[in-house]
Amino acid sequence: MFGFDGKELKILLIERNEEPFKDWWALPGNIVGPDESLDQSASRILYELTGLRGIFMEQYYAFGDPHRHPQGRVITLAYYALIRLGGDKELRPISTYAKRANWLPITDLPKLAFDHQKIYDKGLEKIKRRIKHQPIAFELLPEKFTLTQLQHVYELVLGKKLDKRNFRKKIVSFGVLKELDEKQKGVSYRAATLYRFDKRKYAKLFGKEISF
Amino acid sequence: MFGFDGKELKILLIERNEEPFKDWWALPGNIVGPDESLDQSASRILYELTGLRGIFMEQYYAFGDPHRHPQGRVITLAYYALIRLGGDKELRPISTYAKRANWLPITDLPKLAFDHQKIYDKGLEKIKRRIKHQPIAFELLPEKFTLTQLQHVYELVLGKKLDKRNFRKKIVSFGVLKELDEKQKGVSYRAATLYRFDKRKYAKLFGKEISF
DNA sequence: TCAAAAGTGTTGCGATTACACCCATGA
DNA sequence: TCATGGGTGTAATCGCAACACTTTTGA
Repeated sequence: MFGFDGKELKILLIERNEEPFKDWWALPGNIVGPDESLDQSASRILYELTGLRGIFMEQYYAFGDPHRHPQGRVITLAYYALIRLGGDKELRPISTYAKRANWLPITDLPKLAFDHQKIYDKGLEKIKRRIKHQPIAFELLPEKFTLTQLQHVYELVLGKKLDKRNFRKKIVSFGVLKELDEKQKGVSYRAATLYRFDKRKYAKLFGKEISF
Repeated sequence: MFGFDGKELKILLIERNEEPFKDWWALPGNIVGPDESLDQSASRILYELTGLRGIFMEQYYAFGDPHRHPQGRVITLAYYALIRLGGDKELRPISTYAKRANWLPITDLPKLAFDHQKIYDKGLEKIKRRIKHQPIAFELLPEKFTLTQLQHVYELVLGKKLDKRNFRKKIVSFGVLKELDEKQKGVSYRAATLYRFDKRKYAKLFGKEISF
């Protein structure tokens, strides 16, 4: 679960309460129910941990080394999720099977239990590729956002600085943003125009390649 | 399993011998062994069906709808494989659990059992994306090949015609092909120069984006 | 000599990059 | 009035697409 709070990209980690890897940080996960699809299962597990529904998720890889769990065979079907943090609704876990859960910035992650570092790496890699061709950045932003915020998301995910003017020209040229009549509020500098992602216009582009 | 025989792109299908979907064509598959990694399992299953080892394979998606198999829960971890067909070594199945297995051209596929059409579609889609950025086309060709053969592979996978001059310019400009001193033999027209994929040069490009 | 595919360059256009200054706002 | 980020245009370069004819070979 990747979250963006307006400043940093973070992931949700849980501190394990049991052996093996007791007291280590780990990626959240759980067991697929007997009557769930994999997508449903991922949504349920996310919901139990955050209280959130309707979150964007995508399956990206299955990890199945026979020795990845010391106590027996576990195959993990990995999903990433993209979440707007720090908005109106705060996260309220429905259940936790761990000591605690914490959003930690990806720039400063602890050692992870099992092969979770590998799972995380592959997930981030997937998002990097996806964000260049699919409008997933908006999943990390509030419904109304400024172009600078959007650029910030791209920079954090891709791990590099982008040119402001070129970014704006390009992203606007895709024609999937709707400029609002509204301005940013509560900032002590010139207020930026707010934009909204226009799903209709995006749907019309279907089949065409967007490339960043 | 995608195969290329110099003319067509084909996939290996098996004709089922058991209910459900008796007599239907299905994608080959089998059960992950208790002590295998997923990659090992995929390689083994391919080997049992074709007698081939060292084939390029990549995992691409997990299918887990609870009702996809009428008799109980089955989660399929899908891999695609890329195979050069009709070369020196003929395929000799080590075992078959089906009536028969056949390479059928993807332009004319029968109805497939279970949700295998979906699995196939997603696999082809993955290959289409991959071939634009990774040198996987060479897995479908003999070690020495002509540029026209290479172009042919791209056209079949992408499902569209490409311009000969532009294709050659671009593919040569990547600098991952080694031009050999050898020419095609046994053709009744001007013999084409043979090329080889140069893994070393490709390794040096690492990190750089190739884009088709 | 015919058929079949090999091989080869140029031009126009659109996209991408690099780059710097003034503007609006609240503190 | 100062600090902070908002907002804007142009020129040079690069990459991509479109396009047709000559060459080689074996039958």
